[in-house]
Amino acid sequence: MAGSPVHHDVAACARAWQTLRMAHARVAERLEEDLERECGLALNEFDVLLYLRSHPDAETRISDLLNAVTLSQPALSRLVARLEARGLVVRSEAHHDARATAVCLTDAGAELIDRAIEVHAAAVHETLTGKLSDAEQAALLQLLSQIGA
Amino acid sequence: MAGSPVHHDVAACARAWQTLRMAHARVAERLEEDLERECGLALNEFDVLLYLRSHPDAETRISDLLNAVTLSQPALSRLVARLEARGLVVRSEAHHDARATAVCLTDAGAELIDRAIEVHAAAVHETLTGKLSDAEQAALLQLLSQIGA
DNA sequence: GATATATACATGCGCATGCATCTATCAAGC
DNA sequence: GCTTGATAGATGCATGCGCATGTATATATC
Repeated sequence: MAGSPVHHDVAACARAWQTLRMAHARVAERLEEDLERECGLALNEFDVLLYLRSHPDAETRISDLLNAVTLSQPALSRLVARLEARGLVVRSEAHHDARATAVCLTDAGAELIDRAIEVHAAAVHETLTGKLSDAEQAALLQLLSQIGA
Repeated sequence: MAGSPVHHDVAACARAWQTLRMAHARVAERLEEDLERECGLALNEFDVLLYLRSHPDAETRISDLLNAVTLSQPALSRLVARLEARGLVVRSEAHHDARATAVCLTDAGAELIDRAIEVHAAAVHETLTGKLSDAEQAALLQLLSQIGA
């Protein structure tokens, strides 16, 4: 402790981060397992389909999806290509911009994401919300929001 | 809400998970950036070096490290190989088991992890613990522990 | 309206990961 | 001592990612 110029309690920092990491990992692992097993979807794929499901009327472009996913643009391009190859979405030219690509859910994609939403909620409930009272949930959300803000 | 057999408030589940995910992402992103930039280390590599630093006397085997990292055994084998190629650790035969590989920090590795620990703590402090009062930190840890348990 | 720059997306490439499998060694049972 | 099964770790292979770059289109400047 002596030599270093600043030291905001290294041990406390490590502990806080480990705890957050562990909690996140628990939920994420279960969620990814369930989505993969039940729907053959990765988390990022789920996010993309969910975004499309939530914006049924708007013309969704790759760049719109980019805001909904923590992913690089090339990675997103390929992800959409994979979804298209599976028949879950279709790509087409955007209306007023020939550079852009419009992405649209197919019927099969809509069906799948609806099932996936149920799977998602069940997994989150069992690993996260189900372990906390309503008051605890509210408190946790409040605290996490301060960090994520 | 009507048709589905069970429904533990899909919206609340989604919100809770998104918040946890966002908070985790904020900290992780910053942490990964700093460790990479300052020390050239990925998070998993940091974890391995930290474990070795924390167990200086014991003979550490690949299988021991496996418990300290969220990584498959093959991935860990390769990670250790990369660290060895960079001169941060050395692999040698374990004492009483010719199947096992003992992994040991080099001086360069020890120096690097010591710097990395500082970087780590600073990043976590700025993105996590620094944003909360002591009481809030305690409350957060308590809640997250319930999830991670 | 021709040139220059910015934007939207796709592709080449290298890297880290996981799964399945392989090799080498240990431990038991006979 | 030899066979059988378990264990430690390494390697082949396929997948998804990010970075750098390429191509096509749009927009701004002259």
